Amino acid sequence: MAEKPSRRDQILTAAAELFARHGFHGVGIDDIGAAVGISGPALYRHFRSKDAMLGEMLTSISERLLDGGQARVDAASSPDEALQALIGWHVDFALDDPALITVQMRNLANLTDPDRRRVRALQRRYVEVWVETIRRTVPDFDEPTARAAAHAVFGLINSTPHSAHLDRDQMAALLSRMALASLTPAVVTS
Amino acid sequence: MAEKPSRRDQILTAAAELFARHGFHGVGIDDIGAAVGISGPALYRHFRSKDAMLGEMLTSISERLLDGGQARVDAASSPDEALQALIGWHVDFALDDPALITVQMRNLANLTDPDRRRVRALQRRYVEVWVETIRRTVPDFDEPTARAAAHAVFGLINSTPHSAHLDRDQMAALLSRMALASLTPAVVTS
DNA sequence: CGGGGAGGTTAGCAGCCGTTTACCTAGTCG
DNA sequence: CGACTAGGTAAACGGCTGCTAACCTCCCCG
Repeated sequence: MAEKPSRRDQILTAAAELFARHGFHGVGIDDIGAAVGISGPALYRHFRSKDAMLGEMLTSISERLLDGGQARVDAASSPDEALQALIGWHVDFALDDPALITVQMRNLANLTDPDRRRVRALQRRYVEVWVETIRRTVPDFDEPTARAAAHAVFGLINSTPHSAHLDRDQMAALLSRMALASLTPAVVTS
Repeated sequence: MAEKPSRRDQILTAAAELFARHGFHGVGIDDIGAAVGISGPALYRHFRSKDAMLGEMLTSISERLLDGGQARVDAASSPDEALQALIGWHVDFALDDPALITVQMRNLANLTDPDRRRVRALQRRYVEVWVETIRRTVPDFDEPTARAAAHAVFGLINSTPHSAHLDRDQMAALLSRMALASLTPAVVTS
């Protein structure tokens, strides 16, 4: 038996694509329906509301990001290895799911208040994983600096949806190298 | 006589702030009016439509970015100097006008078709300035790679609105160093 | 002094869009 | 076989929102 993408998931991926391209408010219920072959209000058999779709989309991506990142760090046997694993993880994610990454970056503001709190909390924890990993390999970064650097690296890696000129592997290599280099400036400058 | 921020400009900066925070469709005409002390439809004395505000906002920022970048490159006396000047220019811009940078990154899709074409053209020219400058200092990047690297650096620098934990000067120094380091990975690795 | 334009105001319309409702099928299972 | 459920449809409603209309007031200038 093949893995069946359970309709809900079909809808979520289609909606993610549309949200990424046109923005949350720029996409109508009917558009989402049309994208999966059903039309309009049929979506309410699967989701309580349009907001609920965005909510589920963003909480699930935030959880995956956090869990995967944490796992990679835990599996590493040295700080340098941990940082490289973390970078690789985020790069893979951004390259494999550009729509989700885009939605997560741009549409936090469109969440319901409770959903936003949940997502924010997960994101904070993910950032914290990065901050700790960075500080272990770049000891001269204090905590606020490491946090700012982490956000900068996210921006660097998440830029991938805007430049699809390279093939996947080249892009992954480029982004990983740039991200790593951006985090180790003091090491080589005399 | 002091420089008077001509109402139109007041409106544009207020609107930029709101668009950055809530997204184009998430902001009502009345919200923008309220932000400058007048209410609602009075805006139509200054702009033809809400779309026109976004259009003017984005074309003007794209022009400023391009002109300033080109000027900095022209004034430089060596490729390395040009790259550093370009980075410094973009960093300053992002730090001084975080709202505009955010709107430009996120709300391209909400433009009218002709406006979008104009803005896209300007952005392409700006990217081209970066690509040429990068390729002069990093000769082993081919053109598609340099373009992808440029977008990655934009993402890195434009991340600044999401992390205001550092003061302006520290942030500028951090972002400049990271950007420069991310673009010169091959130089130091043996 | 008197009239015209610049820049406000409020009231109201028109259209879009998320959501609800009522109804219709297929399967499934006791 | 009969009934319940999962999943779909089309129609209608209601609120929000961009924009227009009609009107009002300064202020400037001949």
